[in-house]
Amino acid sequence: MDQFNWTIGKLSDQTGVKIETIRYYEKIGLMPAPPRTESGRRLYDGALADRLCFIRRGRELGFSLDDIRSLLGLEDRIPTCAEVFEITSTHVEMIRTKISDLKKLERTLSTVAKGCSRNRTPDCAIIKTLFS
Amino acid sequence: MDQFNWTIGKLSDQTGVKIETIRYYEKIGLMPAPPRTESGRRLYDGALADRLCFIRRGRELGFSLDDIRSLLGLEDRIPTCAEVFEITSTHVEMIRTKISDLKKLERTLSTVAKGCSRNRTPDCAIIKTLFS
DNA sequence: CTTGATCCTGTAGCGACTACAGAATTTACG
DNA sequence: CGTAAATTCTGTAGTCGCTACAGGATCAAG
Repeated sequence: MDQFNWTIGKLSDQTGVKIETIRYYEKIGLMPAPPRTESGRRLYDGALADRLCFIRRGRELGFSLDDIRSLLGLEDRIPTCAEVFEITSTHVEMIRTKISDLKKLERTLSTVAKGCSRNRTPDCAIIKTLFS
Repeated sequence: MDQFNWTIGKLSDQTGVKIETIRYYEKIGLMPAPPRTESGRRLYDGALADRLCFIRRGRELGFSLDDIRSLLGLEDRIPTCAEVFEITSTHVEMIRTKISDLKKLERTLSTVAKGCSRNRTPDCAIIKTLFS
């Protein structure tokens, strides 16, 4: 079962990662160049599928491809557990900052929108706020 | 005071929008092409400064440049108040969705990170989660 | 044997800028 | 007045993480 007998299409179906994206990951070095058939088609095995899932999960959790590169140990060496924790907590910190920024935005925009009369004139309180 | 006597640098300082960004806004049609000096340097007046501030405020509130284009009435016609409200509330909805997505992420990542021993081995619970 | 599905490479596009290079001009200082 | 530094100009390429082609080759099913 760990033989190279999946085409890129099957790998894509299995993992939910689009074909173009898989090729893109190969191009930027996140996925290794797999063996090919005589005619040049890529062939994948279970280990490569696992790796692709890892990348997908990382992306779902909002890690950048550079983060994932580090987590995979592609930079210089395999990261220690402490280093992994560091990457993760920096990322969580970024997410928290983003959440609080967006909350501020939401509050401001909700307030601004409340002043709007929603009629058919171009005389709009929202526009006025943006201009002042 | 509404004469064209600000250079792009002064406009940039006044509004906090970088010079390159101002030129970019002109290129994509968000800012009109201003008059120039004999030697070809751009000259701005108060109205153009107001417009640039409008764009900056819109960006600060997270509107896309396309949203701002509509709000400015550059598409086909000047939007009614109701249309402005529509753009704004769609935007608020997007922000709320983003916030809830990020909160989910944060919860997941925090949980994942708790399992980490933070030591010097590469045997990491976070990595294991990403692989499973 | 043909048709349609899949695959290949390579390039260009998205959004919203940012960062140069290399030239011209303007301003400030001595 | 001369020169050096600051500012501006155009144009192009890079960022991130893909996505969407074009144009061709190959494979599988009926």
